[in-house]
Amino acid sequence: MSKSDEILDVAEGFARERGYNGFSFRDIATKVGIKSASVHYHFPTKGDLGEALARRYADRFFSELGEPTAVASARRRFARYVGTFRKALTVDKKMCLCGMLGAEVASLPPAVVAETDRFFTRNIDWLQAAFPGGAKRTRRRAIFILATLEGAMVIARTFHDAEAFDATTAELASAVLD
Amino acid sequence: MSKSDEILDVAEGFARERGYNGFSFRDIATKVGIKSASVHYHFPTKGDLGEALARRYADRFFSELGEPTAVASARRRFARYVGTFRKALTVDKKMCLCGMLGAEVASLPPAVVAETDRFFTRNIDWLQAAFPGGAKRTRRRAIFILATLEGAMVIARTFHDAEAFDATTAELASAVLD
DNA sequence: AACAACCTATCTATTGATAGGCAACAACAT
DNA sequence: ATGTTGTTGCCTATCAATAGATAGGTTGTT
Repeated sequence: MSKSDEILDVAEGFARERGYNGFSFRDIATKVGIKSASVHYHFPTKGDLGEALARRYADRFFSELGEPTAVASARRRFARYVGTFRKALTVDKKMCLCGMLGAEVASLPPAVVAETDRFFTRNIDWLQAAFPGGAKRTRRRAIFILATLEGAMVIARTFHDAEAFDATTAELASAVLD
Repeated sequence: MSKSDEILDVAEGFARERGYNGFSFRDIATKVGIKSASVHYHFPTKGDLGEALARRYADRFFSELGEPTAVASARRRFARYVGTFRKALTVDKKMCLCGMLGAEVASLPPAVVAETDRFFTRNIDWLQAAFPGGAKRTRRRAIFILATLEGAMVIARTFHDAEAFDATTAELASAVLD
């Protein structure tokens, strides 16, 4: 794995755990085993790093998610979507990167905000394609699902209890699918 | 208003805008018009400040919310609950303090985590009292509502669009009330 | 006298960022 | 094959700014 990818991996871990303002170039460098100046070589400013972080996270997220039409039933599309978030919470044991960045949005460099915005927009597009219907209602429902999952991660992490996430998605399922 | 309250007001504004790691004692001092050492006089450590911040925020929140049984119908209780969050978003134009802290939970002093946890617990208690029913299902629904509103604030702020919040709560209303 | 509520001055550690050096390697001309 | 040049990827060393925090002084009130 390239040093650049190692840096992104470590930085993503910190960002999803502590937030954009909760880690430094030195934190990353120490964990990767290089010097902070070398991190600046790959990502000149923290904004550049944050931007790359959010873009890579989004690309990986949607790659893992697959096409909304890849599975046939609404029920299974929902399960797949929820599962992608759940894995981020229970396997990585961390926040959704863009959920974290969304909370901090007012203190982020513009490029990072743009990538965060784009992640959410792509989520809404995916959900609209997965659960079609009347345009306006479909969009509302998409935002609803996205918001609920991001919020569920915050609550579950504060309680150190993935059950809070599952409780939320169970309720969400009956709201959206029935 | 006491200097201590002024400090809390300013600090709350910063925390809800930038997160716990996004402001300093000097930021507060400058805006209040005193020196950073004077902020330390009132709140020795940043943890003390954060703890006071979260506790005051929670107390004000529930004072504004009133008792869950103060209004008779489930529909009006829901409207009151949602309205309290909506005001935080549209009047203050900021995140819910504890929603922000919940995202950052892994990088906060223990006392701040405890207060954040307590805010969420009190919310769930309020919601369970407001929308009674079978114990387990009631709790699930309470977590669901709380998570959805916190998430809706994150999305709405990233999009700079309160309509995203309203879209979410409209969907949530029909999920919970119908 | 005692206390509260500020202040000045200062500390050490850390922040994001830059300048310039050095070794490894590839491309290319001789 | 040999030397030259350029690029990549790291390094050391350093910067000014800022972080949270402390010691101790001043002022005003009780």
